[in-house]
Amino acid sequence: MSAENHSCQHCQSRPKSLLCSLQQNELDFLDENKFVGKHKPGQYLFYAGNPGTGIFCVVSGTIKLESQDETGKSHLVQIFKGGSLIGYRALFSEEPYQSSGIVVDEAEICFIPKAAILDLISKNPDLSLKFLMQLSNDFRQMEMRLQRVSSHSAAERIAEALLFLRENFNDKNWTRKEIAEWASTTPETVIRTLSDFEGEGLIEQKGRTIRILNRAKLLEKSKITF
Amino acid sequence: MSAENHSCQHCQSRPKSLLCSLQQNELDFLDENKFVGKHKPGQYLFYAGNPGTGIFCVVSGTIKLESQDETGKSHLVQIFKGGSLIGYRALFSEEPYQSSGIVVDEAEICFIPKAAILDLISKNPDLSLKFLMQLSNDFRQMEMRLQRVSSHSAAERIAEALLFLRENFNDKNWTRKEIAEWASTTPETVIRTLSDFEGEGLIEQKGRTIRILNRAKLLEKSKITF
DNA sequence: CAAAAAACATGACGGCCGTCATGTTTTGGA
DNA sequence: TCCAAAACATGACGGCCGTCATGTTTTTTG
Repeated sequence: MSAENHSCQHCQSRPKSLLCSLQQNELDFLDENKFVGKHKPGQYLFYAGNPGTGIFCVVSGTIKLESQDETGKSHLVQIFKGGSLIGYRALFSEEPYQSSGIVVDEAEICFIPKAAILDLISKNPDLSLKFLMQLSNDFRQMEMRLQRVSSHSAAERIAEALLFLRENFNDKNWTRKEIAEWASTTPETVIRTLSDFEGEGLIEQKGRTIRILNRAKLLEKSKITF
Repeated sequence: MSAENHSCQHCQSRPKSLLCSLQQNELDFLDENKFVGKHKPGQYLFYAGNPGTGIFCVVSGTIKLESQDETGKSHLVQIFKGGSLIGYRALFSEEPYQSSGIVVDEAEICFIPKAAILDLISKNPDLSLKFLMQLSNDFRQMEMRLQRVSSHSAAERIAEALLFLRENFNDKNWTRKEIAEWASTTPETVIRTLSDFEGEGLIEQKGRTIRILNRAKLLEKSKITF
């Protein structure tokens, strides 16, 4: 632990981050103000309903943004990995968190207090443009998901979920429940559909692990157009 | 027409706009760079797939943002009225428009070219913060819609659509098809559900016009929690 | 390592709601 | 004003998929 270097400059995820192009003095400023922490699966970074007090900068690991409807059913809103920033929306909108941030795979995360990040932005207009770009892309993702859930079948959405989760989070064994929460369906439907896919030779299931055998066919089935 | 004053300073919708707090010299700059236009219902402001060349500032009227899935089915993404800005996402993300902007009710709209608005933002950091807030709120709206469509019944979503469309666009007679596109369902289901609502005394239909008789009950039925 | 908990799996049932078809009413433009 | 087009309306049908129930397997934890 003591041998690890926690400076932003040497952060393994900096090249993938919005903060990749900061100057040396800005990185130093972050180093002085951030809080580094390791987090275990299941741990909550923040809870829906609480006010935002800063942003989380993911160094490594996987985090999910989960919200619950009034019946208690969970929905997977977004998933983050190394290089992602989390919690900037609550910061900018001055509204409480809409969803909870939950650690999925052991994660190392830096917390940057609200004042520090706002200070940084105020002195670096380029940074706010990057956040604007990020938010615009976030919105587009949600727009596409909304369209999918209202016009694609459960099987199509599950095919898409398999590809998305595998593509972006290769190492993680997602549960049927998590796949369902991403695809806006139920664990039972996921299980049945995975059996179908296996019967068609698209995937292979071994316990919890899903191996994709025919990516092209699965992509076709997902009705995703790039 | 010639008697109308098109200066931003006297714009009827400026108090409701993101641009409300601009300085006089900034307003003058907009006046010099903007293009004012009147638009009839059905007219396209821009088409999905085209690159963004600026933003649209709604003075009056109603605009809808509509996208189509691969089967040709339309989805209502957002609706705008006086004071709204349209098209900033394509500007910030450098991606083509994801949806088309279509005039619903006769509208007066100013077009601000990309270079002008970016110039304004670069000289006014406060403005980018306002866009960040706007985008954060946009995202939250989509997040809530996604959750609704995956856990609420068609009737619940239609009740919500009635309230939303009436609340925000009081003067407009929305068609059953538009209500369906907002509620992520079909015109037939909307028609049947409206009959049910009428039977329950929640609304009254007279031709195309829908009068809300029992707002409280409708709100309860929509399962919306404020 | 054993017990408990979580995840996986399968079957049965049924209702919501999308689709198609057909007819009526309303709207809007020449 | 009249006609075509769009919107509204209603019925029948059926399949998707959510729900519940029950049992097995895997994973976690003390």
